[in-house]
Parts: sequence; C-alpha cells; structure tokens
Amino acid sequence: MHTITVNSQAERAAGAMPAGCGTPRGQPLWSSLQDIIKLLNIPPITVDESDNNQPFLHLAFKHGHHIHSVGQPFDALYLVNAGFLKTVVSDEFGSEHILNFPMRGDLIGFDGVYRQSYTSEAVALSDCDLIYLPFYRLTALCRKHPELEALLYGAMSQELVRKQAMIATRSALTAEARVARFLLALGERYARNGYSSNLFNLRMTRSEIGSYLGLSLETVSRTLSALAVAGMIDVDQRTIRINNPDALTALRRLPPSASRHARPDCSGAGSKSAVPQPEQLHAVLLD
Amino acid sequence: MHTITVNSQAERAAGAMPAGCGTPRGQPLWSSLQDIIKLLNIPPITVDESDNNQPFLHLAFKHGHHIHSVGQPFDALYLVNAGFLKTVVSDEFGSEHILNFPMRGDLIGFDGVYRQSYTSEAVALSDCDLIYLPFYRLTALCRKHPELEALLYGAMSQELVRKQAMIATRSALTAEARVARFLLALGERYARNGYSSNLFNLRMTRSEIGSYLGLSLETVSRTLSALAVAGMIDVDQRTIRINNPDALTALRRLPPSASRHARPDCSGAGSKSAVPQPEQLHAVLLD
DNA sequence: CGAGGCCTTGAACGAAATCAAAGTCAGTGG
DNA sequence: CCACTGACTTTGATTTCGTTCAAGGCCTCG
Repeated sequence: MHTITVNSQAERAAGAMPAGCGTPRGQPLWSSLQDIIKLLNIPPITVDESDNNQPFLHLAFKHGHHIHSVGQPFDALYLVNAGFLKTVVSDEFGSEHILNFPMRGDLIGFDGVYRQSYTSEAVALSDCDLIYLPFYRLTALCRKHPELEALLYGAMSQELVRKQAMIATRSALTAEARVARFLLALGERYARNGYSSNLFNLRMTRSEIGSYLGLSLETVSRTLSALAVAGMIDVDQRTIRINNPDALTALRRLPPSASRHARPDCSGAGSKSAVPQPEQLHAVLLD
Repeated sequence: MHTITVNSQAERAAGAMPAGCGTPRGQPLWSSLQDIIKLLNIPPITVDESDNNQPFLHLAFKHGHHIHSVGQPFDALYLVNAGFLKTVVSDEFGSEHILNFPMRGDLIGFDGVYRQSYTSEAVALSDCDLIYLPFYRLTALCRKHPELEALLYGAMSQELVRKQAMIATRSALTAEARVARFLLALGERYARNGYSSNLFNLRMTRSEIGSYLGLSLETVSRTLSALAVAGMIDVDQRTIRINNPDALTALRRLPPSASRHARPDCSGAGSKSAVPQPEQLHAVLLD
C-alpha cells in the first residue's frame, strides 16, 4: 500500500476526484481490489496480482459532512471502511426520509447509476473513512473478472431485496416491532464488524430512527421506554443494551386478521399483579 | 425471426428453460437483442448484427399463472412484451405485499440475482407474453457491449430509485394522495405503450391496489369514491376515467410539519364556488 | 452559566384499520 | 333463462395506533 500525500482539492478540481468534500486520509491512503472485496458484506473472491496494482483511494469525511447530494453528477460508489452514515431522500415537500444507515462494508451510491446523478444524499454521522470506487474502473474490472461482476450485480440486487423487505416490514409491523427489529438488526451489523451485538451506541437521533422506520420521534422514544420497562432492553441516552433478544425477535403485531383468537393477555407471565399493565406493550410475545 | 415449435416442458425439464409454467407462444417466438433494447423503458442503443443472430425466446403465461415464485432458483430476467403482472413478497406472517405491477417494457427478476434465487414471486394478471432473458447470456453480451452493460446497471439502479421513492411516498402521503398518484402513474405507463392515459381499466383488485399502496382495500374503495364525488375521476368498476389530472397531481397532505406556516386555505384559487366542499377531500390543492 | 439540541412524557386528536353488512357482477349449472 | 355461488366492491360504525401539540427535563458545548 502506498502512502502518499495528495492535495485533494486540487485533484478534485481537476476532475480526477469526487465533487464532494471528502479529503484523503492520513494513514492507509489506498486499498487494493483484494482488500475491497474482503471488506464487502458478500462472499469474497480472489483476483490476480496485476489488478491489485491500481489501488483505490480512501477519503475522509468529518461528522456532518456530505458524501454526495441529490442531483450531483454520479461518478463513483463509496465503500465504507470506517464510520457511520445515513442516506436520505427528500420528498417534494422538503421532508426527509432516511433510507439506510451504512457502516463498514456497505456500499453507497447505487442510486446514481440510473440517470448518472445521485437521487439521494449521504451524510456522515461520524468521522468516516470511505473508499472511493470510480464506477468506470469498477465496471472495467468486472469485464475482466466475472466473479467480481457477479459480486457487483449481487450487491445491487441485495440493495433491492433490502428495500423490498423494508416496504413489506413497514406496512406489516407495529411501531414496537419495528423498533425492536431495528435494534436487533443494528446489533447484528455491529457484530459483523467485531463489536457487541447486545451493547452499543446508537449513532443517530430518535428523529432519524423515526424517519428510517416511518414513525415520529415521539413514538420512537415512547417505544424505547416501553421496551425498557418490559425489561427487554436498557436505554441510557443513546446507549442500548439488549437483554432479551428473543423477546425482541418475537415481538409482533397481532397479525392483521390472524391470532385474533390468541389470549389477549399473555404479558403477565410472572403475573406480578392482576393489573394487566394496560398501557405497556399491547403486543404479543409468541414463544 | 424464426418460427419454430418447441415442447417447452421437455426443454425445460432438460434445464434449458425456466422452471416456471410458461409456454412458448405461437406467433413471434423469438426476439433479437435489438428488439429487446427497443422494448426497454430506457434510452435505446444499437448493437451490431452478429449478436442479433442469437435471439431470445418468448414465453406465454396465462392469467393467474406464476412466472416465478419465492425461493425458486434464479436463472433469468423476464422482459414483459405484452400483458400485465404483479410482483409480490410475503412476510413471515403470510401476508402479501405487492411491489409492482409490471407491464410492457418492464423487467422482472432482479431480486433473484442476489443469492441466486428469487425473493419475490411474479404472477400474471392477464395472459402475458414475456421474453426470457437468461442472465448469463445477458451478462456475456454486456461484456461485449459496454452500452448494453450501462443499460443493465441502469435498469437495476432505476428499480432501486423507484423503491426508494415508494418508501418516501408511502410515509409522506395521505391515502387520497397515494391513490391519486397511483392512477396518474398507471395512466402514464399506459400512455407509454400507446393507450390512453385518461381512460383505462385497472387490471387489479382493490385489495391489490391497497397492498401496493399500503392501504386497506376499504380505504382504496372509499378514496376512489371520494375522488369521483370530487369530480376528478369517474369510476365504473375497474374502468377509470381521469377528468382532472392536475387536481390529482396537486392532491396532497398538509405536510407533516413543514408548511404549517403556509396559508391554511389556498384551495380557493379558482374558487368555482363559495361552498368549501366540507367533507370531501380535506386535502389541499396547491396551484 | 446559559443556550440550544435532544429526549421524555402527557393529553387529545385523527386517519386509516377493522368489523360488519349489503350490494354488484360474472360465471355455472340446473 | 334464471337462480346460485363466490369473488369483489361499497358503505357505515367503531376502534385504535400513532401523530400532533405541548411542556418540561437533560446534556453538551461554548
């Protein structure tokens, strides 16, 4: 891996670099194709030496900065090497909808391929280290390496599948279930990167979680409190501890029409009192 | 174009054909690559003669039949040449969520690339004529024709952008606005295929529309009635006439939090009558 | 210490879901 | 031809989950 110093502003002004505001990092400035493949959340493959001689640039983005914005000409994907971001679309009224919270191993920018300009914006929620992947270089490599090509098609398809699942999830689950699953999914993603899946820090505000889940920030807050009261999690500011992942997994809405015959009260397992805990979670825990 | 007769069941059993239940059509049995490119809802390109000598097979699917189902091994995309379909995902409770209503020019099956098996199912809502596009053939051609490759990446990206828009739309719009836009979008798609954009037949049930829009079938029915009462459309069973596209376009929710400072009354623009149409659509028509 | 985000909690409201009951239509078979 | 069946649709009444509005508390950072 080389270690060079680049005046990013100059290079980028010259059109060799992204139009965003990222700057090259200090330490590992370049990554080989093989490094990149290993980083992806996808079964890795091996490519030959020769193609590892043209490494890809790392860019650093500070907390709060934009990686790309809506309408900006598309030229590259970004692979997250470190840090935490959000991707956002704005509707015609100006309200924002968060699409994803990318982290290490995630690719950003697929929506720009169509029409050659980004339709969403990506914002760093922490200081980030991203690998800059010019799309023409990527596709050129794909023509040489069918396995890599399969990887790229696969990654785009995966994005699609996630969005499909998101759509289905949103209209099928209650607020409680959505928040519960959000926490679980986040934990699993942290776990994939070597962190704890049970104890972690949210990097985003309640409002951002709400936007992602299609809920108001108040509902998110209330639900977190409710899950905490139920003992499934502990909440301290943005620190979350998951005490009972199984309960969170099982948390669901009384399905639209089914399970209406289920016993209406099953939360009182321990039955600490005759009081049916009226407010609490009107959800059902299926064993 | 060749005109041959094939025993589809035999060929498919031999692995040369899709596992679905489609059968080759009678008339135009094959399409050239160039035909296919022209059919796509994407700026067309031109490919040289040689690659038009290996044409793609057409398959006929009867109303109600499955093109592919969840979990079925992925091997191909389908391009709709004629007919009307729905793509559906089922959640863990068994409830179905409609993702799209593909018609002429639309591609089906991208979700299968990841994991090499379909995560959704596609069902014919009318008799259909689909072009069977084995994915390996497609990608092989893409390696030879960078423009075609761009088309394919672009089509996948477009899918992604649509889903993103869908997510944003669903949480930002009222039932009225969602139905209104659904009708407009459907009309435009018919128009692209040479039909009227103002007078057409819904090919799907209220329930399916509801599933697509994240609404109950009752809400869809009520909303159609309300739009009709408001004079924006006429509804006769599944026949829809759009009388006032502009009104439908302008129909929207009072934005969640924004525009609360906007004048609360701005519908009286044209002010055809002093009567504020009390119940009707409590929506706002922005000029 | 003060200001401004961010978060929590309560109360009331409201959009759409759910429940319920007719009504319409196409196709079937007597 | 017409009654019958079953799927689809409409409409009404009621319920409910989540939003909106409101107020106060907490934490951070300058």
